[in-house]
Amino acid sequence: MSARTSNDHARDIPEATVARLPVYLRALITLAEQGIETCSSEELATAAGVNSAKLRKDLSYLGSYGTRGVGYDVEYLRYQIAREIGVTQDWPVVIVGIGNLGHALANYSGFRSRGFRVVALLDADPDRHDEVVAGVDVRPFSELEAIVVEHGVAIGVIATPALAAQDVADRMVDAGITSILNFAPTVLSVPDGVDVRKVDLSIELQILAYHVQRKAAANLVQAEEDSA
Amino acid sequence: MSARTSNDHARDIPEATVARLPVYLRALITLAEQGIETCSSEELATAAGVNSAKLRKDLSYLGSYGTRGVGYDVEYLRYQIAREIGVTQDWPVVIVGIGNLGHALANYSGFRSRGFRVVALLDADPDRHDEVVAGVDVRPFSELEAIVVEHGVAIGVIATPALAAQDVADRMVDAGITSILNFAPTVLSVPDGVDVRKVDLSIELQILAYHVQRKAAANLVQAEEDSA
DNA sequence: CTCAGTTTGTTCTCCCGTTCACAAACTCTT
DNA sequence: AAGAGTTTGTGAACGGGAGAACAAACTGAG
Repeated sequence: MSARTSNDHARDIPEATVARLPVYLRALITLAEQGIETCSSEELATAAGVNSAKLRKDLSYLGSYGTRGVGYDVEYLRYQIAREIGVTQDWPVVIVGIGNLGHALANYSGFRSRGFRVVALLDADPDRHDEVVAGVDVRPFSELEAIVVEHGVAIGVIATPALAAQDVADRMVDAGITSILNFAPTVLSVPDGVDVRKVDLSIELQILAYHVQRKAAANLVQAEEDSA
Repeated sequence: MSARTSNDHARDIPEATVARLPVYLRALITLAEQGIETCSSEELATAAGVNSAKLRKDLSYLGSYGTRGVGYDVEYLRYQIAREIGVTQDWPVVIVGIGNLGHALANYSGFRSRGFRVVALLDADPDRHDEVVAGVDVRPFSELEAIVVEHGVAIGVIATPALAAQDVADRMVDAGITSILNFAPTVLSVPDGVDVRKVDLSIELQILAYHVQRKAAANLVQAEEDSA
């Protein structure tokens, strides 16, 4: 196993870099669609909305895929990033909670096009069972374990009300899911080794509200100073 | 104006802290609903899913609202954080793009309960106009300026397809909106002074996928070492 | 009043991430 | 072939946030 560090790249890509790789990937796909075959770090950085130095440093964690004096081959870099993230393969996903948000997620085309396949929609409400959303049957939540095992699901999405979310998460973990994307407005507690990412709409709005208020206060002070 | 720094708190709350304040606020609301009147930093930190030292440091940016040897008064701290974020007042919001996601957002109760009021739903598609979603009429996108001015809207939500998002953002900025929550999978460019927060579902999934892949690779290596 | 026990607010240190700046490496022209 | 012009990859400096640890400040018992 001593050969691993020399053969493989060092496997400690910083979290901040991991979070940006999908952005670079999307930018590269857009460039490729425009027929662009080569780009500099400056161009790609602009397309991704980041600093070019940061982009180069991020890419350097993956390896040395550019050519000095030339730039990056769009297709090649696109493949390398996709491979690094793992989106060259197919990821089965279950969504629990088929309310408004669950519907929106099930119908979201961005999942399928990035290699994520919704294999099941689960809901505790019997009235929703056998409804078909985005071509997938809604099944009882009790079938979670069976579906996870059958399809080898590693990623679960929680789109339930806040009160149900922790129970759902517990069941997911028991079933063998190791990564959870949580849209419910609650803090989940999970064992070590399970990743949780949360998307919280009202928190995002509150952060914006804080900044609006700040800007308003700053303007007020400015006006007072002007009149003084 | 020299009295301002002594009277006011220092107005440079770190961004990381601002992002956590809404989480603390939610935890406090939950505690209050349970009839709990006082809590220690340790208890609140657990409820919010953070380290207690970090919580105390975060709160110290707002002022000194606790009592040593006792803890925090839940109601009082709740109010202070709400005031600091600005959610004691009412924030009018416009949502542009009434697809699946737009519907889900319009119906999301977490907005209204946090002081965010959806004053308009806008869509470019004439077929959707005069549809009523969550009690609000869907109006033509062209009415954006008028609505922003009429209601004093400072926050806009973009839930359109990626291709339309930049145009929508430009129009929002022209109309006077200074904060944008973007759900479209694209990088927005806006002038200085305009805040953009993005929520990108497929990026979140890709980040999870990376970690799943990493864990799988680590397990593989472990198995090899065990068999050696 | 005093002392033991508790909990906050803050200082200090460490670490991660960002950015600058430049050497290394490539292309292209002459 | 050599030199001018580009662009990458990375070493080093810098800034901000996380966490440990402790002094300050409160409560309550005796």
